[in-house]
Amino acid sequence: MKRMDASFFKAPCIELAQLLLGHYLVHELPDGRIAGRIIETEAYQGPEDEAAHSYQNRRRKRTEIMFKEPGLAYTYQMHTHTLINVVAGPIGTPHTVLIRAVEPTDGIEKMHLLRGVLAKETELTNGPGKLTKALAITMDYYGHPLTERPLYIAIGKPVADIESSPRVGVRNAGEAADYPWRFYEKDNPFVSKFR
DNA sequence: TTTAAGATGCCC
DNA sequence: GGCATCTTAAAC
Repeated sequence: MKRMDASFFKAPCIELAQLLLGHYLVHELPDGRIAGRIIETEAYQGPEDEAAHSYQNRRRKRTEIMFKEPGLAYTYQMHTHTLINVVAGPIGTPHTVLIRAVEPTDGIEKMHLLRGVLAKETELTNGPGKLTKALAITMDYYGHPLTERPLYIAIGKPVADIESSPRVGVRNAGEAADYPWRFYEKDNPFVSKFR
């Protein structure tokens, strides 16, 4: 699979969230490749977005990476799960795109093993915590450039039919809770459930 | 040193 | 609806 060029990630956050749809998240393991087509994302616009970890330019240990170059991975722990974001541009602006769901394409059997629960194929990767487990993505990838092996974005085909909605799980974010910054492919059964 | 809270998911 | 169980910051 052809890896994405670093310049791709320079797009503004909200645009990048939509541009990422249709491309692939790939993890090359010693015993094979696991990958999924990105079909759901959320944009987090740093300073002016109350729902973002980097609201008001908060510099925390975990948010430091957001201020660096676009295309790096921002991984963090949510209860028992790891979530993965793509840092968006420009440098110095703490914007990120959360990957919320992918459609499994490679190594589906391996994903079942990694998930460890009896899951229907549509439930294998339909949530941010689920897809990281299915793709064996851990906190070790904090700061990893997503243009490099073994974990990278590969070129697919842009999604034509994009829908948007408020973001999931940010109801306490005041006005920002209603911003329609969640993007997903229309009618795709692998999209996560809204809560 | 202790506590609280969270961009979640599984099980009861 | 409870709870698991990790990271971080802020309280004590």
